[in-house]
Amino acid sequence: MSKRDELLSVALKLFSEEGYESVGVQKIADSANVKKPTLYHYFGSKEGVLDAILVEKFGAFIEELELLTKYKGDIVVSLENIVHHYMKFAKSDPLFYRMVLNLNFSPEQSLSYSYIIKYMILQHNFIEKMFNEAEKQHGNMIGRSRMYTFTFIGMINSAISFYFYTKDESDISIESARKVSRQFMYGIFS
Amino acid sequence: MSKRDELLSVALKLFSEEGYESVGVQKIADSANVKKPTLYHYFGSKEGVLDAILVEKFGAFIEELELLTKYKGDIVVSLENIVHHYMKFAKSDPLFYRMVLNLNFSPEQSLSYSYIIKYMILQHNFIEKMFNEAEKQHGNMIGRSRMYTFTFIGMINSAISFYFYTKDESDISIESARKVSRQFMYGIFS
Amino acid sequence: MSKRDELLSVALKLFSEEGYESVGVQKIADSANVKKPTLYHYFGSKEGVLDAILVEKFGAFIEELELLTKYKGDIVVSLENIVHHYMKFAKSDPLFYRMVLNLNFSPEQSLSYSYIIKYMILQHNFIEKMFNEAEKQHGNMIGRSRMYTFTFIGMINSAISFYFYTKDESDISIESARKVSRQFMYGIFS
Amino acid sequence: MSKRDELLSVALKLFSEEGYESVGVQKIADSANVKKPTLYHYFGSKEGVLDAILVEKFGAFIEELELLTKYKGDIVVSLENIVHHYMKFAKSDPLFYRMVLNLNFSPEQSLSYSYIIKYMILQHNFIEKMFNEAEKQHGNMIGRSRMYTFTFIGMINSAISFYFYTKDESDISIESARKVSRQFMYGIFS
DNA sequence: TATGAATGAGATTTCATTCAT
DNA sequence: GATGAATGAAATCTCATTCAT
Repeated sequence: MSKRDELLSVALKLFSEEGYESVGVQKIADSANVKKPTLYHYFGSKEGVLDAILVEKFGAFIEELELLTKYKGDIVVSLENIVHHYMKFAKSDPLFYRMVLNLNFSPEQSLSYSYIIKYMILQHNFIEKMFNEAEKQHGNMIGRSRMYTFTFIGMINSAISFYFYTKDESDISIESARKVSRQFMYGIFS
Repeated sequence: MSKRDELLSVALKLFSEEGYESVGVQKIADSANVKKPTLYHYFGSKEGVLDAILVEKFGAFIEELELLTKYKGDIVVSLENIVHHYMKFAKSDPLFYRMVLNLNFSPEQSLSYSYIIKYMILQHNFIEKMFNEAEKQHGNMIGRSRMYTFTFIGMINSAISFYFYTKDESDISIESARKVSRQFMYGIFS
Repeated sequence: MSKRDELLSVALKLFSEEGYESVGVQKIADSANVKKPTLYHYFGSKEGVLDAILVEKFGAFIEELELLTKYKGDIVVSLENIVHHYMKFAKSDPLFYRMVLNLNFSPEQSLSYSYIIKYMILQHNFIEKMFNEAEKQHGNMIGRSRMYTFTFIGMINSAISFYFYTKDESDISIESARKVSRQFMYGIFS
Repeated sequence: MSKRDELLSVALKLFSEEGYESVGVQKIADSANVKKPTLYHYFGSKEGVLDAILVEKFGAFIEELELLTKYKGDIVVSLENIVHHYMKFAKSDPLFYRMVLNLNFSPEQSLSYSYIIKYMILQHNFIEKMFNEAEKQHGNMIGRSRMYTFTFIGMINSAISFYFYTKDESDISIESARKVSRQFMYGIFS
């Protein structure tokens, strides 16, 4: 692995396990067996390291999320696919997803939060747009797209947090995804 | 307000808005118009400040939660009351609840997490015990108390996060509490 | 024991075991189960505590040293008595004597040293005066009183240090005192 | 002089003159015209500065002491050489030797003491081993190696302390070394 | 006689960062 | 591409001390 990749890899691990604010660049450099100026050579700053991680890891995920949120007439199927997309992602890169969850709940005025917010907004926008499309066909959804988006993502993250807790893969299976999306739909249609 | 209370008050505000790790004792002392040794006189350490906040704020909430989670035969009513208890608490002290949410999603190896964990465990234990009682009357719940506890609290926190986002009090009304608990029940009985 | 005496007692113990500079007034107060202002009420300052200890402990010792150093014609007997006087003192109050040894070897510009120096000068003066008297009867001692004083006290302290190391009381017996004084005399007459 | 050497040099001077505990890293850095992080870059901690001084200064001295304490049949000659070795060392680096004397008389539970103790043990071991060898040829020495070691070093340090007091180089001449060792021998054979 | 409350000054150590090589 | 050296600023915490009660 190149030194750059090594740095990104250990930084992700440390950020995920100890928190972005708590990890110093010295520790990252030490763990990657390089010196601090090398880290600055590649990333320019500690922020730069986090940015690089987010760009690299979030790219494909969000691209596919965009596709999945194109409304194709069946909201139930769409939701299921989206939940499953998140679950697969969390399973394939749990360190990263844990870090994202952590950043996502950082105080709004914290540095941590400012790094993650644009990616969260992207996700919200795609999903909210989908709910907006669906509104046209489901009268009882009107005017609630934002709330749906918010609680839908909340439910997904609850499920993923539970998987992180149990480490039982059945908690993020297709079956589980179906369950989560159906529970969510009940909140809408009841 | 006494200097001690002033310190706790501004510390809560700062921790909540900027994060425990990001706030220095100097800033807390400055904001409370006292000098650093005064802070150490009262709390012994930065950690001590957080502990004092948690003790003071969580006390009554958790005591009442213990009462509400005594199973009285109707799980639906219990859930509704619990959701409403959380919502009222978040509404009455949003700064504190925001901080708790933040700490709760801190990395498990972080200092922040170690401060909050015992309070979260208390809550989980009370609620899980309640689900265990309910299991005896609801065959389809058997063996899932832990999962229910986890996702139930997850749903509550999603709802509260949404309220923090909208600041619309109808999102944490009794009506809203009923909705959340019913949506959760659907996940169980479907 | 009065609080004042309790303070002096624990302060001596702490100074002796950990060093004057390393012990804080907080620790002294805690160990004596009083609060800091009480310490300041009695002694005015940390220095004041040390001064009080030195006054109380050194008083009788130096008074008797003055008597013992009055030259009475037999330098050998005088030396033996003086050595024994030191040894008894070190045995009866080892904590204090350890502290004195420590202060005695403090850097000359340190605070510690400035507290002890006047007592050491007193001792040196008494002993040097005695050697000066003896010079008149022993031609080969002329002009060396200061050196004798210095190395004599040095030998005594070496012997006492060894006793502190072995904790074997035979190392500070009359017999041992005689040995030390005779070894010293050999250095003069050889 | 490199900044590292400058730091060691001024630190030695300050430790020697004012005491290890009394000197702050700020003062060391200021005196060496560097900033504090530079000090930490080189030595990691205040303790690390002291360690570096001890390693650098004690190395050659103790190596040669090891040679000199190899018993070669004539204890009188050995002792004389050892005394002279110490005296030369104290003369060539009085700042360091003063600091060593000071640390050596620190309270056993103090930090200061813990830094010096291993070097003192090394010296004691070499000298005690020599006395053990000599025992075989001198019946009256049997079982007293440890005491001899202790008082021998005590006498040397008394002589050196006197030299520091007079600053008269004749007090640490070869002649003086012979005198000290003969006085010590008298304590053994009398 | 005793103390709760408060502090100015300073302690050691770490932060992210830069620059010349 | 990589690093040794250096730093301004800030971190948490402790120091001896004072004052009103």
